[in-house]
Parts: sequence; structure tokens; C-alpha cells
Amino acid sequence: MPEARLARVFFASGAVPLAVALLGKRLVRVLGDGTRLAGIIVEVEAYLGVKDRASHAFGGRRTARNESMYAAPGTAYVYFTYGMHWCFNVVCAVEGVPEAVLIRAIEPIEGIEAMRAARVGARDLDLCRGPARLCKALAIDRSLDREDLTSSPRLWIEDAAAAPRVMRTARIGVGYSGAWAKRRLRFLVRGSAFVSGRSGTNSRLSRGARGR
DNA sequence: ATTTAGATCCTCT
DNA sequence: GAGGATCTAAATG
Repeated sequence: MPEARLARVFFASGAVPLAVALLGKRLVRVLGDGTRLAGIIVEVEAYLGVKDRASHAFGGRRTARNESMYAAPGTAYVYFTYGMHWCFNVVCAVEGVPEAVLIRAIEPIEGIEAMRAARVGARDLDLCRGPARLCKALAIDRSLDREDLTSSPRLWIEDAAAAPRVMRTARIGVGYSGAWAKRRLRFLVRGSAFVSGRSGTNSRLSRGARGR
């Protein structure tokens, strides 16, 4: 099979276009023991760099924590929050411009056994439903911060079939950011049962499809 | 079904 | 020292 990995140019389009383009693509993670985990990206959020009050790079802040936001497009930005959670972003503007797309949910398609092992107690539907949950399921942590997704043997994104129907809403958990909290910069696959938030907010399908 | 509280620690001021 | 791009379990209607 030909490698379908997305190349640098794909990631260089800026946060909003990349956010939309990433929906329906396949996120791939290979563990140290060779286990391959993958899922279809169904929910993302765009963070628009220095002008975006909700962004870690707001106002040009550049610290040890968010340094990888300033790296080349296609770089991973993995950060720690709330005392226990990791979240994974894809950097998406030219080097020095800190825009990123937060990956919030995927629909698991490969390595589901390993994901269950990493997320004991969770229903299958919840394995990767939320930014911290998917990092837990895919074993994404600090060791993958600054990883180059265009060349890494551990983490990358592949092209996948059809472009899904996209729906957009305000971002989650950024109420502190004033007018920026209202901007509709969260993008999700319409009808997917694997997006985060209250079940039923996205579609009726999510009701019947629940549980193990 | 929906709401609330607590966990837990890294990062920046 | 304060607070966070969250999640889960427990409490409540």
C-alpha cells in the first residue's frame, strides 16, 4: 500500500482552512512495541495565533511551554493542562507564526484493543471523544511535543476518503476569552457520534449508536 | 438526564 | 500563588 501521509504543504494553510481540511483524515500513532493505532478525525478547533485571546500564543507570548507553536507547519504542539491532561495540536502556519489546530476527537478504527487498555472503564464511544481522552488512548504526551508529523515514525496524519459534511460551533472551554469565545472556530463532522460534548447536540444518530 | 465538585500539577506572574 | 484549550464520579431532578 502506498503511504498516504500528508506532507508539509498540506499543513501550511492556516488554522481555519486546515481545521476543515483535517476532518475526515486519519490520525496514526505507532507505539514503541509497533502497535498501530488510528482513527478518523471528527472534531477540531482553530486557534488563530497572537490575535486570538483564547490561544496560548495570544499577544505574542512565547514560552518554553508553547515554543512548538512557533515551529514549522506539520509540527505537533502537545501541552499539559488541568494537572493531569495532555492535548494535541497541529501547527499550521509558517515558522514563527503560532497558529494551531487542536484535535478534539477521533473515531477509532485501528488498534481499538490497545485504546481500551489505555482507557480502562470507558465505553468504546468515549475512547477518543475529547482532546485529553484521545491523547490518553493514543499515548500522546510530552515526548511527542515538537514531533514532526511529516517525518515521524510515531505520529502522523494520512489522507482518507470522502470529505465529510462539516458543521461549526463556538470553541469549548475558552469562556475567559471575551469576544473570541463566541467565534465559531470549532469544526465537527455532522452526524458523527464520536464528537465531544453532550450526546445529542450533534445528531440523533448519536442516541441509538451509544454504548458498547 | 443534567449539574456540581474534586482531582492534580505544570506553567507563568 | 493562581489558574487552566479537561474528565470523571457523585449528587440531584
